[in-house]
Amino acid sequence: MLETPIRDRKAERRAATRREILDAAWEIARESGLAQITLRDVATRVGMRAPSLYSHFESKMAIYDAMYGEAWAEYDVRADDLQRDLPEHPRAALHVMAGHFYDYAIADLARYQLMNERVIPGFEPSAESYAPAVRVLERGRSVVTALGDVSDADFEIYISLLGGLVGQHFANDLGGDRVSALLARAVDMWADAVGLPPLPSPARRKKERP
Amino acid sequence: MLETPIRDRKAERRAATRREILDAAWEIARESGLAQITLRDVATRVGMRAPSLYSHFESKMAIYDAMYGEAWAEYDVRADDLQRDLPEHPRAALHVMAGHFYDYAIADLARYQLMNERVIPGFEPSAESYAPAVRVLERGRSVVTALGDVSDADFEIYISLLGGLVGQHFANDLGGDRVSALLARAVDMWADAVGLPPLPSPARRKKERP
DNA sequence: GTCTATACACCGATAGAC
DNA sequence: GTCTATCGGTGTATAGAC
Repeated sequence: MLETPIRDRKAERRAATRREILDAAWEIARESGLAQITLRDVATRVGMRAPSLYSHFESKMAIYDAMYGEAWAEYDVRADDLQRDLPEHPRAALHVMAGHFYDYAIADLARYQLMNERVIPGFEPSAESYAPAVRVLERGRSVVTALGDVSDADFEIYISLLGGLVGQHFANDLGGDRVSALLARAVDMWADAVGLPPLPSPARRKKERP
Repeated sequence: MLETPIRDRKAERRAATRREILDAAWEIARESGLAQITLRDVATRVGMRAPSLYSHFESKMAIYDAMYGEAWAEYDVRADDLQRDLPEHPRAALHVMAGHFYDYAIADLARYQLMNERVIPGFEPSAESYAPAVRVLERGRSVVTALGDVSDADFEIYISLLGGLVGQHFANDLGGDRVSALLARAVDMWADAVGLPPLPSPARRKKERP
């Protein structure tokens, strides 16, 4: 595939235009909010008239759908990278994964809202765009449950806990790090409850290598 | 005030009309979603034309604002009632309060979204409507922290946990009770972490009264 | 004061010329 | 593929009838 001698220049150009449209949409979402995206605004930013966008996307919802899909696909790649380089200690690995999710979430409000909240009335991801989200969740489930004797129910509580903290951040502490400071404590609560062994304390670590 | 001999019939009629408008708005929200409220639809249901609504509310946002305010005011009253009739055992009281919040939340998706999520682009409650929400939160904080040696940080984790579970319910289990089954377990995780004494077990209760 | 009629600016979407 | 023109919808503003 990669070494096909004849490049499909038309397809390349089409893909590039799609990319430009999506980039413009993300830009508007970050500047003014997810719901503030209008076809006229997107079109202006890419040098078109609004109806021309319909040559590249079926509808405005299709643009949201593509954004949803690529946001989850990007997190899928990052989570996959992270998984191959996790601390051996179960609780340490959990903290790294939780922090990774939290940081990705709060880095971009619009992106998080699109991925996890229902801020666009009537938007529902297509099966195709939903697939990477399912992949992320299922890998998360298998990794977390493998950390110890973790039930599916406890995994759902873990997910809820992270989602709740992110929600708390966006609701009351936008731009601050007050909620971020709660994350480690909350994760430890959960880890204690499901019986993950405690981290070796710094004091003991000192003693271990004198 | 209450025994004023001359009733203000005009003010009564005005208040009644306002009530009708809000009821119609709630009705639409429950039927079709919070964002599906249109002035024309509301007006039709109360037998008016859309612009006539401006005689009773400054804008559509003012309608959302009144709805937000009365939803929190209603919960404020209910939480106040509940507080006067709480079990003595701290952990039992916590379970009752958490269940009460969870039940109120999932009973009405539109109401919960208006109260706690950002589904209406650009909506921000006025200071007046926000007041009961603050009252609820602050009383919750004082009651929960008084259950034991609970820090403000741990109270925020408690809030996040409840919010996360409700979010999980709406995202994946609308109409089901799968997430509801996680609530008690999650609350116990938190209660263990902050050091609330365990409930007397059923076995011990049996022994205590032979 | 309360409501209607009319209008405006904006939205997503479609039809059809080029 | 991109354009112009246009449609039905929205929230909102205002003039004027009663």
